[in-house]
Amino acid sequence: VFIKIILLDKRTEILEIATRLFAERGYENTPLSLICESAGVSKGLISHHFKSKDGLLREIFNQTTQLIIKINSKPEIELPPHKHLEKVLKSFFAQLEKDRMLLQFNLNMIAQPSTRAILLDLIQERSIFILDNTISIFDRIDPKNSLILSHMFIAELDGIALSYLGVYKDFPLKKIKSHIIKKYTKR
Amino acid sequence: VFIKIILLDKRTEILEIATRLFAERGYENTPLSLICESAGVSKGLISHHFKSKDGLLREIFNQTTQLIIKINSKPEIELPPHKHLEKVLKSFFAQLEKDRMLLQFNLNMIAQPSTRAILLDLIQERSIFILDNTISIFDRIDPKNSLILSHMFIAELDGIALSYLGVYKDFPLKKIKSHIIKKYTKR
Amino acid sequence: VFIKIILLDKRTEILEIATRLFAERGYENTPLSLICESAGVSKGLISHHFKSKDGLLREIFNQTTQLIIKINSKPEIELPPHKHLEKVLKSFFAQLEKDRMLLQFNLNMIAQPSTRAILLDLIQERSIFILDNTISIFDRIDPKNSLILSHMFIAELDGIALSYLGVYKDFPLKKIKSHIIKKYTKR
Amino acid sequence: VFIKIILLDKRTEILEIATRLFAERGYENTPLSLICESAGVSKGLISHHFKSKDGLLREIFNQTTQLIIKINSKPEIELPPHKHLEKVLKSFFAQLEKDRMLLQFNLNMIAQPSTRAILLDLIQERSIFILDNTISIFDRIDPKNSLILSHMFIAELDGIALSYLGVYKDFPLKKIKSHIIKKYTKR
DNA sequence: GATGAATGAGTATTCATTCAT
DNA sequence: AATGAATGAATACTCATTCAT
Repeated sequence: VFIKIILLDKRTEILEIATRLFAERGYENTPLSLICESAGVSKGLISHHFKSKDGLLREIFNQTTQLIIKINSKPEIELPPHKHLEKVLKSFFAQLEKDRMLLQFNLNMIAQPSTRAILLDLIQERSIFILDNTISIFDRIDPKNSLILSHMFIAELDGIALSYLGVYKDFPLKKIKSHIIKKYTKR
Repeated sequence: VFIKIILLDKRTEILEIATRLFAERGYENTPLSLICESAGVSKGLISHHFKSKDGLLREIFNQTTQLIIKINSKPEIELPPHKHLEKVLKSFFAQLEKDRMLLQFNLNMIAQPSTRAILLDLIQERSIFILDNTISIFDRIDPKNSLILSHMFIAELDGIALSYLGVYKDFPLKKIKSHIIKKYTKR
Repeated sequence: VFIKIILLDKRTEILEIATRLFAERGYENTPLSLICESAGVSKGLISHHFKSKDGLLREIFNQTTQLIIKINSKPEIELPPHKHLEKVLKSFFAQLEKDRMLLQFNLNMIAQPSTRAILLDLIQERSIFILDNTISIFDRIDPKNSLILSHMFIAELDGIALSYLGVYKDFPLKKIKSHIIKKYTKR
Repeated sequence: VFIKIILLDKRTEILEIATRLFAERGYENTPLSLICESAGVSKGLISHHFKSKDGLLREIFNQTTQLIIKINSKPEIELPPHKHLEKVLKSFFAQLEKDRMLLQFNLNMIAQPSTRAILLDLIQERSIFILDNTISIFDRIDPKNSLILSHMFIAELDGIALSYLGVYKDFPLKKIKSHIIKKYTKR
């Protein structure tokens, strides 16, 4: 019975496998046939559940957004802002080290014009949430400059992800981590 | 004679138009037929000049690298390091404002796994040059931390490009520019 | 009880909606999914009631044939033949004006090779009935030429339907109606 | 050299074979793969020459229209109108007997809603030409009723084609031919 | 250098049908 | 009687590449 339940949830399986393949190979370079083969399902099933390849991509992106929103909506206001930043940074670097896949996926989809067009509204929604969330932290540190500081904070993390995942083989991730944590938690 | 020169330089025209289209639409989403149509040349001519679509992409990427190397190889060592950084930053923001296209192109090609695979060696070559060049500046400011500082410097600029070009419609580019120039030139 | 009766008669609803869609869009261009959606039933139900898409088409066509047979089997022999023709013509033009749908459906299915193949025996059955019925009228007018006259009569009506429904936007239906009724009822 | 020239004209070959297949099987029931196989060409060549399946259909239909226009534009005004009608009728029946294919094709395309939609403007163009041409004949017989008589004339021929090609196996074509020629040429 | 007809593998999508519930 | 997940064959179309001229 237990096995049956797991095997039956083909919809979830498609989502997970497609996320990985899109991250590894890019959206346009991942044929649906490969997803189907990897997931052990038929081509028709993707149409049935997600309508189209674009629909599948949007579903994946949106699920991740909902997860991000859920995680960051926990009331951690009690934490002092520098502690809060430290927590955000640590979770970012942890993901970079252990689960490159999801960050790679996001980077791909946002940098690529064709996928950006498909996800336009969803990217807006997510990025605005992230900006607002970051601003709410910096508001408690330096309210006058919180917008600029937040944008810089986000840009730094994105840039680190790009350098680490896509450019520099020998990127000194650990040292960068210490450096940036020290920078944002001192005082 | 004049007309002849212009007409003969279809190779350059193909390169320029392809760069723009790859930047705007992404590599995989830009068929050669569209490039041919836009440039007013036949399909055979691209094969003739660049062998293949991959060859065309590599040619474009490499030309830009050579330009970067040429520009940055001028002996500006006489400049004090903070002035040198200021110059680099100003030229970066100028390009971001006036010629989004080329930065968009680079971002696309590096973030996308399939194009990264095609350009692997060329990306290595270019990024190592940029890193070395940046290190040579920070060596004169803080030799002990020059590697980390250089990586952070590059990551910040990449992240700003990503935020500005791909994510935040209302990205406060001017304010970020002042902020970051002040940060790297103070003292 | 009343609700039950209405809800239970999904079979009839499917038949009606499918007839309309086949007439408007053609058989091959009407997916079962569209019929299901329009009728608010599941895909499985069509299989259950009609076995297959072909079965559904045959059922519709056959129902109409049975209706034609039923209507024309009323003993109207008492009517003088010219009056009988007038009645047939008036009913034909009435349908053309008020219920294009069913004539459109018949025209489609008969003119299209693929549907003709599916309905071959049913088309034979119906067209022979119509021919025999028409002959029985002309037998009382001009027995020697009744076959030719009947074929001409049928061809004229079919041709009018084709011109009116499929070709000429400004087809002068009223005038054609007067013209043809006068032609067949004079003397 | 001669063989080479014939073999090279693959565009014409595609048009001829597609016409036959569309006539025999209907448009929607004729996959491009079958046309390619029959014509011995690759799938890509149809895209190259006709852009799409719809484009191929439109090209075929339009070519036939141009042929009809060309044939009927010869100045035969010298012929007395009844002789002209006789000529039109004889050519119609000759085509019906010897070259069913093209009439079948036209009937299919016009009766089928999906192909009618694709060909809408071309059908208009052709049918108006045919109507005008017919009216110009009847104008010399009975100017007051020429519109009605022309519509009836066209409808009769269409109806005969429908009955003969699609409905009645034992359609008495020869007798109908004599009957209708007598009817339109008497006096 | 330059053209464009021709290829053929590849891709997303459609859709009738089946079947467990 | 009724549902809808799942299938898989079929289909139109795309596109980089080749090659004769």
